[in-house]
Amino acid sequence: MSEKTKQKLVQEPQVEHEDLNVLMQRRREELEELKKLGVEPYPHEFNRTDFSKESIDSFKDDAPQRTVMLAGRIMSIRRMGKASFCHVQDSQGKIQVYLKKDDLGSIYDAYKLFDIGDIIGITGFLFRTKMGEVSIHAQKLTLLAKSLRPLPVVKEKVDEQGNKVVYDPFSDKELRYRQRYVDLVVSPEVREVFIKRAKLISGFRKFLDAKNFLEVETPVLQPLYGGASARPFVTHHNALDVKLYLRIADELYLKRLIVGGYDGVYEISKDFRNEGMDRNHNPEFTMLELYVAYRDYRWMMELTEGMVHEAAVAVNGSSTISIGEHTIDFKPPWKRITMFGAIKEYTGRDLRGKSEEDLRKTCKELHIEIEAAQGVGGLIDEIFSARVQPHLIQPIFITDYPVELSPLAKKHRSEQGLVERFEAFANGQEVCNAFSELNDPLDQRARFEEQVKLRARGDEEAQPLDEDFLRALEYGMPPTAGLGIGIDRLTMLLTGQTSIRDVIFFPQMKPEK
RNA sequence: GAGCGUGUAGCUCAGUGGUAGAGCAUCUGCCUUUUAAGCAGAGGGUCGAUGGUUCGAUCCCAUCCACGCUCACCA
Repeated sequence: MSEKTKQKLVQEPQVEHEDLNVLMQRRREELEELKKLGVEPYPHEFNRTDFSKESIDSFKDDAPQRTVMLAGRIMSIRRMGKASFCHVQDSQGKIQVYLKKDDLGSIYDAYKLFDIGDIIGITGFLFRTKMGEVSIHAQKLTLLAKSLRPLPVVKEKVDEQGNKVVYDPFSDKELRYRQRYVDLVVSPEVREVFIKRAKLISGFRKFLDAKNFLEVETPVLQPLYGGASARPFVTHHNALDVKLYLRIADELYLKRLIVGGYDGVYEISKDFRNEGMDRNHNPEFTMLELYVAYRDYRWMMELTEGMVHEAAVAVNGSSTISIGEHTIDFKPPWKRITMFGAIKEYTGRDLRGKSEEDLRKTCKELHIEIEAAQGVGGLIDEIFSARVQPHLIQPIFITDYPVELSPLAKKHRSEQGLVERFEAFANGQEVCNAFSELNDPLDQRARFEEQVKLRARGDEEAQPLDEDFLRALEYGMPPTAGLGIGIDRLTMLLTGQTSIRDVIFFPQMKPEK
């Protein structure tokens, strides 16, 4: 490092200090004053024994005085000279603290330098104020972490009807996503969404573990990607000097594990797709994939409805969820209908056996815009997406898809041109995708070759041929049922969020500045 | 990728061709059961960035940046 560079590094913090706004300068000054008063601004621990909500809920007016020790962040302060109230927030919520100079002595002077955002420990006894709020009468106050940056102050009030009214919520979406830590501090409902997300995932795990499926991990960095139609992220391994792809799906590796002899495997993990971003797409997202040997897609439908139902109950405590004017009930059994059956039900047209020309005519009659390149399968899918999917409010399985759309699914046992595949829909959105897995290695090779042709024609999302996967199938894979569930979108559905960014802690953003 | 919109104090937002305002937050004073605490006073801004028009731009114009919404693409 050059002398010049060294100097620059040394000077940088001071330069930064001069750039601070008055609020942050003030807090740094307070920090120094606190140190002068002998207050350690960043102690190592605090042995709390109590939490806000538990303390409030357990309070009884006629019971003997109870001392509690809890810790949290100051969210509001109301000073009245020689006494003060503040609200302290911990993981369970907020509790009011009453601080009196007579009881606290010299630390009360230090407390004058405390701010909204500081993290403190409180020891005191529970009581009810004149206004009726269960609070802590502080006997001891400990600073646990001095905050140097002002937090957005969100004020709230309970109106006559008992509804909580929030004033000036922290609402700038860009700031909320970029500084999610702030969003989480000031918005309990945001914290709640992510708690529900965790409950969904742990609900799935419990369900699958109870059935003795093995949770596994497969490579994120892959020499060849596959298992879905999407463009991958590309990276490079220096030591091997090879190109690697970030996985777009887990499918092909998990099926290799079924070949290896496990009866059931699942993986909950991030996939990466190098595509556009919108309210339903984030470049990295979480999938559950599950494969079970000796089962088919009909068996998988039963498992799916049972698993999603249990997870919905785990998340919301109920099998139903209200979205807009709809109440969606995940209780099994879910309705089942074939894709052609559903199209007939909602358009009155039977598309079975129709030629590409017929289908184009139908699209025109139904005022559905299509592209020249689309084949029979693509056209059927367009009609389904436009005329059927929006009507699928209650959970429903749509079964038996055109073979062209599903290069990894097994051909239907009785219907020509179809595969044994189902997708579940709810609230007009896809919930999962599953099929009887293709285990005929020769058929799989032919399907891959179709994909290679599409690729040669410029379809960047067509799947590359995976010779090692074919080798695995050639050793023999038992009949297998497979399932994929997008965790982010299911979380959206179960928490009533309309953007994927509201169910991902740190959604992808362009870099700042 | 296209259209529309937004960007002003820490946060939420007004506003104007003559270099800016409110509420909360902050600071000072008063206040020992307050709660959107209150009362009195004060400080705080590169008005997203860069160009242009103009005597003068935060405002008008252009470009760029970031974000949002809708659509397209995409499962």
